[in-house]
Amino acid sequence: MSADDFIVTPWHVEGDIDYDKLIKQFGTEKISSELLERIKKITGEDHFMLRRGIFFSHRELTRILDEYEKGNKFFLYTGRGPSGHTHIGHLVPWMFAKWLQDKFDVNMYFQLTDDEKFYSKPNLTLEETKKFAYENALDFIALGFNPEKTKIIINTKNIKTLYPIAAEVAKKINFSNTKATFGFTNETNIGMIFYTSLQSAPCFIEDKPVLIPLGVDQDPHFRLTRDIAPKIGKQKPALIHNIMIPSLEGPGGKMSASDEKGTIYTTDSPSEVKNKINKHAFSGGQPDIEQHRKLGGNPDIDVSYQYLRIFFEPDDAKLKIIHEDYKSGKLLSGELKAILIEKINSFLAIHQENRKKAKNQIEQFLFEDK
RNA sequence: GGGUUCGUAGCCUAGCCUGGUAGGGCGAUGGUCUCCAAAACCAUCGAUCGUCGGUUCAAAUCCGAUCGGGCCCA
Repeated sequence: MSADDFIVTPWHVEGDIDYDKLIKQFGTEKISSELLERIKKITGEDHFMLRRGIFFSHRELTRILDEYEKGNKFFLYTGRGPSGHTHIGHLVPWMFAKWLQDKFDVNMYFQLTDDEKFYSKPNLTLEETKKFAYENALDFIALGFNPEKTKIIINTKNIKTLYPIAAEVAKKINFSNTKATFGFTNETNIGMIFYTSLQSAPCFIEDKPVLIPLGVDQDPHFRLTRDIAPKIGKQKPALIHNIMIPSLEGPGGKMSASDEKGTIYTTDSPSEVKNKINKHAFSGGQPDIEQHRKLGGNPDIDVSYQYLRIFFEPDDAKLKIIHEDYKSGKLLSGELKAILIEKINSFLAIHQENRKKAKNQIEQFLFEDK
């Protein structure tokens, strides 16, 4: 693989991703400065994740806004495959979704695909994926979604609601489509083959436009959904994509729930966070202190800086100072790490409190089949 | 239901034909180095070879059964 090559698929992310190229490759649209202005005008705020290009691409977001301005509300949908504990990378689209819900005052559906992870992970039992679904739901709720307008769908639990929609979808997708989209082969179990219709189902759960915030690697799932939507008399789902959150161990991968040391979990203790960052976070610093003072660090590849940019330092002024000081060599990598550790731990202290409370709130968030 | 193929440490895999109680790669862990991380170098941990039984002085290796995965056919 040469230096400018990269791979982005729902099951594998590798290389140094050129997001402009990816937009062309996937056929999505870049979030333009005009679109940013428009969102800012409607919401009265420009969210730092938009401003900084963490959310960088979309499909038909303009249509959603057109409808909204006409008085036609949309709804939000995102989800999670419960294959393990939640890590901070998962929180990015969820936090953004929470902001969207606040600003647009819309309904939100969160799908936990416990069946899919059971199908796709040879070693996971259905009991385990159900357990992780519960754990992941707590993290989702902890972010503060409106209980009146937010429903959590668990596939194995809410199949009664999902199935009739999935059946409509499934009839319009043939084996060739799924093979081309997901790389299915003759050894793929039939659960996986049917599954994509279940993942599409929440897009059509309300007869309104839907907007899906998600990691760009998950885009292919919804290309298929967009293709079949008109065939079943529904609107195509609109999407807004975030960049891949790098693993602690560096650019060239995304944070993965199965990579223990490269990943900060929402349940990590302060000392675990400190240890993981100090011991594993890839840095853009120089080999030794003398050179660092002289040459300065590279924030673009420094994972600690990137985490601050993507998630933990919403204040542009503060981020700018960190950027400048690191680049000039004034700030050492160890010191930068200390800033990040403090930020993560104060975030997690609150999050973990909310997560505990979520155990008592979960009932009101769970979708009830009619 | 028939056929075929595979099952060796967290993962990939050598060895099986020509029986003598496993070798490598990745990963993991520790150390040196570094303000950290990475890279590099050094070191360490880790497999009763799917299971049960048989043959044999001796089986991952041969035989039988069984369980599990894959594919083809019906």
